[in-house]
Amino acid sequence: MKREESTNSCTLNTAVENCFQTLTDDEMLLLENNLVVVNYKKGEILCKQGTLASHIMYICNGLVKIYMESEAGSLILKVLPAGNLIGLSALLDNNNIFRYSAYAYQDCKLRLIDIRVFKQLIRQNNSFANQVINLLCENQIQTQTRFFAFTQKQSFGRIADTLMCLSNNIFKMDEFELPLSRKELAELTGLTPESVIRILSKFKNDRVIEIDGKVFKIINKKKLQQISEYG
Amino acid sequence: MKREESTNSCTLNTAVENCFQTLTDDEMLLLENNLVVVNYKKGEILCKQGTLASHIMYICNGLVKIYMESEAGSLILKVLPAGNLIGLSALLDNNNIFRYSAYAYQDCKLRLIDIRVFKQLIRQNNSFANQVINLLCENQIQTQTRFFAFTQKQSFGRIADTLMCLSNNIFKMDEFELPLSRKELAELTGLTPESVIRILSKFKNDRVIEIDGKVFKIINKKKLQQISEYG
DNA sequence: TATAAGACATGATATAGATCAATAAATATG
DNA sequence: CATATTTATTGATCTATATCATGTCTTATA
Repeated sequence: MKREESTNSCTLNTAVENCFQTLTDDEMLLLENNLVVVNYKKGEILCKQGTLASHIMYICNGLVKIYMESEAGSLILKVLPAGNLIGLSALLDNNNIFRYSAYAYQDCKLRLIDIRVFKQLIRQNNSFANQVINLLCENQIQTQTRFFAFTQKQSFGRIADTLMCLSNNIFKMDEFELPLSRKELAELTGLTPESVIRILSKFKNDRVIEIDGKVFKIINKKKLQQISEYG
Repeated sequence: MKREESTNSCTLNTAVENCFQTLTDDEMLLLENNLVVVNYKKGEILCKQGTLASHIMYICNGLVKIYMESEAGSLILKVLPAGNLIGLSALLDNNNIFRYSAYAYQDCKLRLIDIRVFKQLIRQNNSFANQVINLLCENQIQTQTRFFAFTQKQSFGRIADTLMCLSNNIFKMDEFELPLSRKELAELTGLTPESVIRILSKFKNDRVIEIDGKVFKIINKKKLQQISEYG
């Protein structure tokens, strides 16, 4: 009997690749004619929460954070590598507003797709619309699962979960250089920077991970997984 | 200049009503021929997290909780009154699984729409697909906003927020009988039942609300709003 | 290269909210 | 109707994590 899937906070979208494959040659041409490729430098803002979304953005390469902000503080909703879309929830009719901001962790190349063209494609190509629905479902499930994990896990579990996620889904390696500050790790886990540092030190002392500045190496994945589930 | 919208956790879906209006007479007939109307009694489970979703459910009347559960505990994702759909995120192709459970707070009448028919309608009617996309966007924004509010507000703010939401969006009255136990109020706010009780008592003493068992009355809405924002 | 500014680290302390314990009230059940 | 069971409430205590303080290390900048 299959073991119940653990409550982790990280599931990447599988449907993006299928999305554009549904387009006809004509539609592909329409798309190409209505997109701009823009290079962003590390540290630049890609879109700002609350502003009008004139484009849906596709990440060709680079690493991006999606986050919500208020006077009180920020929450990083997700970290997105190449191959993902930014701004889908701005498709909402009569309300094309970015509900979050995006920031480039690394130099990024983005395709900015005119949102009107994106909507037109949804209206004229059912398979495309269906794939967009798939994407939105995945996003929804991901956000919910992450939200649930947040309410169930405490600090150690959240950090472990986050490290597992970064390793498995973003970098796909046990060793990786993480372009997030400790403060940002805090915003990703809902903790304070001090707490993050203490927990990372604990993991290091317990020989679960190795850390050298921004380079993380997971040396006891099983243990980390346990902490993520029961810590 | 318009004041920035506050970080509350409650936005109801406006698009459901538009959704089925897009269907042609033939499609409406197809829908009618492939749905069952089922009455559920108060306390019954409408769908169970992890099970195959054979239907999308429309709430004709009653009040429903949508929640995620694990051995560790539960989180109420939202409370849905009549006019809403349950199970949209199960539309994901090749993965028609309910990602949450649903429970009837009151006697409910639901229309169970065969998920294959629902998907067929998405494929054959672009306007319908577009409205489903709108719905999914709204859900996504709602979940994100609630998640963000959870990470920013502490106990008093969360309870105030929840009461405002129930009053404004669910019952649309300042006085309402709430069919949730204190334990469920805890699962809705991510606190313990004891904390919920203490905070409600505080609100009562401060003459912000009146409580008599399950009947709540908001007597100082402005104050409650303030607590929700800055508490 | 010096100096400033930010990031990282660690210890001491404070506190919000959980946990535990003990009734009381409400609801269910034989 | 009496008894059992669940739910609500209140108080005492504990603890996870935030906050505050201080110092070092690293990176930017003049």
